[in-house]
Amino acid sequence: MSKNVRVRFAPSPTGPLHIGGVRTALFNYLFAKKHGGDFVLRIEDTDQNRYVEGAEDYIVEALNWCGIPFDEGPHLVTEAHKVNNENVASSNLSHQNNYGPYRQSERKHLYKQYADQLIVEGKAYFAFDTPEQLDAHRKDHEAKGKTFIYNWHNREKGRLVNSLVLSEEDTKAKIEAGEHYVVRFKSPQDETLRLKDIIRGDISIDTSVLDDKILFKSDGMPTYHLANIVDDHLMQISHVIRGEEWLPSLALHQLLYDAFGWKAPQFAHLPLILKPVGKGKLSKRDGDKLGFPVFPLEWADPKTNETSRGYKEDGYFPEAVVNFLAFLGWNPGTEQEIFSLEQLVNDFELERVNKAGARFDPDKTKWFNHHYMQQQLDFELAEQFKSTQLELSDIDVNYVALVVGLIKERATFVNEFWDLSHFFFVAPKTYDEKALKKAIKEGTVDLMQKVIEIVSVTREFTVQNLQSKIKGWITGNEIGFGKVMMPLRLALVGALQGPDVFEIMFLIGKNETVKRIDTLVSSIE
RNA sequence: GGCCCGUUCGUCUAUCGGCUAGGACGCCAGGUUUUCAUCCUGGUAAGAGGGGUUCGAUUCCCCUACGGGCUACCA
Repeated sequence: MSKNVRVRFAPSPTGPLHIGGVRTALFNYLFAKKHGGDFVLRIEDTDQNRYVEGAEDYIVEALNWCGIPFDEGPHLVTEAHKVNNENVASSNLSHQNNYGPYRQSERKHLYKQYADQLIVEGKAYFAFDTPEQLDAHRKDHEAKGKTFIYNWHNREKGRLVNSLVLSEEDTKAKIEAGEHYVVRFKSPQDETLRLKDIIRGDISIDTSVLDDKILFKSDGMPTYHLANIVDDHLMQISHVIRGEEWLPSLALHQLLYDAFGWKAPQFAHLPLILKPVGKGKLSKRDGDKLGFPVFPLEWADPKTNETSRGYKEDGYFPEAVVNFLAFLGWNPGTEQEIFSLEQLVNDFELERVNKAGARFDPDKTKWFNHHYMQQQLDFELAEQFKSTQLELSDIDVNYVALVVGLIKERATFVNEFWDLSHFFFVAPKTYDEKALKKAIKEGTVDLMQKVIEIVSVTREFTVQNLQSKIKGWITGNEIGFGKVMMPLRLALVGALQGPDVFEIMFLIGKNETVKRIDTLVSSIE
């Protein structure tokens, strides 16, 4: 049982889930499913000050939209999720509460005993220094060109107030008097720690440079470090897959596992996702500046009322988002780039994750979306199209689906459909001026009238029929295709673009075709 | 500043000592479409620099440079 792979995604609810967070969740999910393990969502809300209303729901909705639902976590599965993922949903329910609760704020009572245990064993100590005092120490050191580190250098020198310098009675008295204190980990001195990372290999670090990190805050809550280790142990997490920004904490975490006498999970630190241009990691501002989302779903900030765009609302398919996210830092080692979630689960390997940070490429995400667009059913796209385009509310969805079938290959997003297809639904109101000049020549009126004649007498109004009759007439009379096809297209579309003219004629029908040619003719005369 | 991690076409990346350095996005050109787009074909373009180790280094080691992360009673 404890041999099973169990991974967790542990975001803190401080805002909308960033696309990098989604990637971390995805890699956890892929690894878990590949090994038949469990994917746990744990909400790390130990910092009450940074809690943002709605952020937790957002995380759950985002994971569900991506199709990477968790097996265990704070929320019950949603209805929509149940329908789409019956297997996952049922496993979800069967595991529910085995290791819960899954919000650290609800596990608050668990942590103190572990901090106490370390104190009793001499592996941690009480510290009474106020934030102001520490700040003063830091500034003082900075002025001398030094860096202040709270550790073996100074913890027993007497300038810092902690249970290592205070007598047992004094310490007790301070605590009983209600003085604020924190619990600090007593980092060892002069030890070389050899750490292992699945992605990065061996990492060694000298413990002397480590500081005595706070494990337990004066507000009665644990810090990330303590809560994280305790929960991962209690939840029997086998692999910790997280962002590279946690790599510097790995030494402390390993030390904590050792201090408790627990077996540490295996670690894998994922490379960061970087800005498309410039320096640093991808941020919300980059999205605004370069015109792409950095969040899976739209997010309205409850405090500022600012809205951030989301991949979903921008018209991306979840399959496309998952696919491009998977390739940010991972590749299968073959030349295949299109992967369904199932294939990803099958082929994913942590060992094939890159070490270097990956620059985000908005163009490539579009390319993925274009690809997945072609895989969608015309009917489903038509329903989406209809629901976003007022002009289509009275139009039969089956007709819309036929139109979609003709134009989807030209589009990356559903929101481009109208520009590409309006002439299937509404006659052109104006004609493109350049196109008019190019298409209308002497004799055009006569030719168009002949086309009307041919169209009118065509009994079987099919693409094939129309094509053979009109093309036959053109070649038979040596007229020249451009002279007929260009004005004809202009009449139907209003510009020299769009799908095959015979397809258009067929779909809009005989009467509408005649009417549009007629309109063009009268506008010339 | 200190510590840690990284470095192949503009971008994402393949290569686990034998390389004429492969693919994809982007860009450019040609073809198809007598339109535009799609699509197809082709082209463009790379192992940061310097030392080693080796018959041979993109690949292994060291140094430098550059990039990134961390350095809170935030996660």
